[in-house]
Amino acid sequence: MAALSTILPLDALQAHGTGPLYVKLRQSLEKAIRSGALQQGEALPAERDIADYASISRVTVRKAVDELVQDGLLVRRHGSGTFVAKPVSKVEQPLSRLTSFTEDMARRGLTTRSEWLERGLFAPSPDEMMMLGLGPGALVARFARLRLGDDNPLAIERASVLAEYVPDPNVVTTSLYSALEKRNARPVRAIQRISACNIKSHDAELLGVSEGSAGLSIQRISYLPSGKVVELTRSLYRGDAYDFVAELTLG
Amino acid sequence: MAALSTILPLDALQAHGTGPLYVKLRQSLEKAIRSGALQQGEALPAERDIADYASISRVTVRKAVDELVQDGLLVRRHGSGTFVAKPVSKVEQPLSRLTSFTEDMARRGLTTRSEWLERGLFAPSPDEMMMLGLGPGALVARFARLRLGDDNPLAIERASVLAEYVPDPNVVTTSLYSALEKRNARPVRAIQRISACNIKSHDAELLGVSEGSAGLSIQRISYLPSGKVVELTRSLYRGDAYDFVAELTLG
DNA sequence: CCAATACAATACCAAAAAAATACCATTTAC
DNA sequence: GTAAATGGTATTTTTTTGGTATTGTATTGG
Repeated sequence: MAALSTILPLDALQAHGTGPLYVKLRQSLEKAIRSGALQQGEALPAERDIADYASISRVTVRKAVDELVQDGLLVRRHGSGTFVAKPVSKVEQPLSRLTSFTEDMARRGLTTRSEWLERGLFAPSPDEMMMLGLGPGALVARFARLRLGDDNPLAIERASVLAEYVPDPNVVTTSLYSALEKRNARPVRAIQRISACNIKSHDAELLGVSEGSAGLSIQRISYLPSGKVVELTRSLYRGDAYDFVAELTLG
Repeated sequence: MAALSTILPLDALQAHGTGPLYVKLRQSLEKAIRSGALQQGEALPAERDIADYASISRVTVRKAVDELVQDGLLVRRHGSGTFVAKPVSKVEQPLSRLTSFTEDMARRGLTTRSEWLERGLFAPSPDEMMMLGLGPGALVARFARLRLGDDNPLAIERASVLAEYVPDPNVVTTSLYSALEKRNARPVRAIQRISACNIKSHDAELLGVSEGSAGLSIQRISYLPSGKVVELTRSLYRGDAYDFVAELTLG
C-alpha cells in the first residue's frame, strides 16, 4: 500500500476558502490515482486512516470516496477495503514495452472491439500440457477472441490459463488476474516469441484474408516468481494490418 | 536444516503498522529462499517451530507458507515436512533485448556465415533520406548480406549507415556495432518495427523459399544520445526458420 | 429573519479478513 | 506396532474494514 503522505499532500486540503473539504479531498485522491501514485488494484488507505491523517471526520472522507466510487474510479469491498478500479480491458495484459493492441489502435484513431470465439474450461491440448507443464487430469481455461479495429478483424487472441487461477471462466471480464492481484502485484515474467507464419484457412477466414497470407504470431508465457507457468497466450495478427514497435537499448 | 535465527530476522516481523503479519512472514521466507539461506530441497523448519520462535500462531505461519506453496516455491509433504522446491522450468536467459542473429544461432549449435549481396557507398534512396534525415548531397554506406545457418539461407539484412561513421565500407567485415562503438562507447537506442509480410519473388529466391511465404520483417533505427540517426537496418527473416524471444517484466 | 439545504462530526452496525485454539491424518523412526 | 513429529482442517475469537443512522453546524435563498 502506498504511504499516505505520498498520495495526499496536506497543504492542498488546508488551503481554505476555495470550497468544501470533501471536494478538495476528492480532487487530491483523483489526482493520486491518475498520476499513478495509486496503482490499479491497489488498496486505498482505510477511511479511518485517511481521516486521522488529515484530521477530518471519517464521513467527510467517505463523501469524497463516494463520488470516486460513483465515477467508477474506486471499488469498495465491505470488510476488506477500497481499491483502485481496473479499466475494462481484461484478458490481455499490456505488453510491457511492445505497444499494446488497444494503445496502438487508439493512437490511429480506430475504435476497437472484440468478439468471443471460445470461452470455458477444457482438458488441455498436448500443446498446452507441454507449455503449461500439466498432467492429464488438469484443466485449463481457454479464452479466444477476435479483435477488431473499426469493425475490421485484425487479430485472433487465444489465452490458456491454469484453471485454478480462474474460478469461473464466465466472470473473466473482470477477474482473470484476481488470484494474482490479491497478492498485490507481485512481478510476473513473460517471455514472448515473435514469429511469422502463413495463415491457415480457418484463421484466414476469421481474419478475412486469403489463405496463406502473412501473419505475425506472438506467443507469451507468464510465470510466477517461482517459475511456475500460469498463462499462455498465442496471438495471430494480420501481417498487412499491424506491426509492433519496440524501443530497446543496445549495449 | 538451517537455524531459525539465520533465516528469520525477528525485527522484520515485529515492525508494526505496515500490514498483516502473515505477509511480512511470507516476505521474510521468500527472501530466505532467494538469498540461498534455504537451499533447494532443504526442509523448512516445522510450522510449530516457526510459530514458537516468532511467538505467533501456527495458522498464521501456515497462511504465509500456503502462498509460497501456491507459487511453487515450497512443496509440502504430509507427515514429513515442507521443502524448498526445485525450479520448475528453466527460465530462459534474461534478455533485455531481442537476441541477435548470431547469438541465437550459436545457442542452437548452428554454424553461421554470411554472403555479401551489396556493399559500398551510395547516394541515399528517397526512403533512406527520409529515415536518416539526409540532404541531397549526403552519402550512405549500404551493406546487404544473406545470412546462413548451416548453409541454409535464413535472412537478408540490409543496413544503411551514415557514410561519416564508416570510413571504409570494405573493412566492415565483422559487426557494424563494434565499428560504431569504437568511435563512441555510449549506448545507442534503437526502435524496432516488427511486422509480417509475404516474401516477394526476388527475396524468396535468395532465401530459397517459394514466393509469398511468410517472412518476418524487422526494421531498426539507431540513434545517438543526441537523437541523431546513425543507422537504418531492414532485415527479412524466413518465417519458417526463425523466431525471436524477448523477455520482459510486467509490473 | 427564518427555513431549507449542504456540510461535517459522533456513535454504532455489519461484513470480511486475520489470528488463535483445538483436534485430525500421514509419515517416519524405533 | 507404537510413538513422536509432521502437515491438514474445522471452529472460534479478535481485529480491521466499510456501512448507516443520528445529530450538530454552517451556508444559502426567500
